[in-house]
Amino acid sequence: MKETEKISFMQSRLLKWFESNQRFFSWRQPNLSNYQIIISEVLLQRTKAETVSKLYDQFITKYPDWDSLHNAILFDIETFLRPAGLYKQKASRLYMLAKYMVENEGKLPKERSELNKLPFMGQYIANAVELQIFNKRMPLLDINMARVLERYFGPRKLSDIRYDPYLQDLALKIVDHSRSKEVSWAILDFSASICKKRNPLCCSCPLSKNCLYFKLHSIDC
DNA sequence: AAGACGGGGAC
DNA sequence: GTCCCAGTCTT
Repeated sequence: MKETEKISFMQSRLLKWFESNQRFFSWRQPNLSNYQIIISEVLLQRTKAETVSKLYDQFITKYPDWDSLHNAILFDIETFLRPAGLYKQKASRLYMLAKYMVENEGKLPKERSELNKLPFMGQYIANAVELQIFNKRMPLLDINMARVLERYFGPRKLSDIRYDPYLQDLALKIVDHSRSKEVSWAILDFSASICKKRNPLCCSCPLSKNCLYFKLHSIDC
């Protein structure tokens, strides 16, 4: 089977699966502010989406925009974020981002090279900004999307996702679709409930027919 | 390339 | 008790 066929099979099956299995989060609603989108992505780092969902709405109510965050006391932000884990880092990152955004009158640079210069703007969040704010077909490539792609297509060569050209290329191809955002969300939701790190549910998987991991492990359903 | 950051939920 | 989670920066 050609790679392009394998890719379109994955896209269509995942989008179909997503229709009836998607998770609903506040940060996926339409018409969010840039602030709301970026806050969600920082809070989600290395943290389960379900955990973030418990405090995200309250956070946005308490700190509705960059100004309010910039005027807040760092310790208070830390305290609020404590249940989410990595709270000192997240509080500090949000505070620094707020400082940058206030100083730049709330404007985000459109050039990727300039975007990368923002404090704590790593590859993942920069992709998320381009996808959700600038409507570009960029992947939400985290360890979960990486795992799904690697099981289906085969493992990467380098340990660091960001520097593996094979994985980067695959991720770009899989989200090169008119419903790019939904493809990324579908993969994330799919990775959380079916293609889990531990005990993946291969016998309930709509991709197993073409999945390399499924073949290699001779899974019998 | 490896370490640090981290509480909470799943198993 | 152990593993894992919409990463990123520092050493």
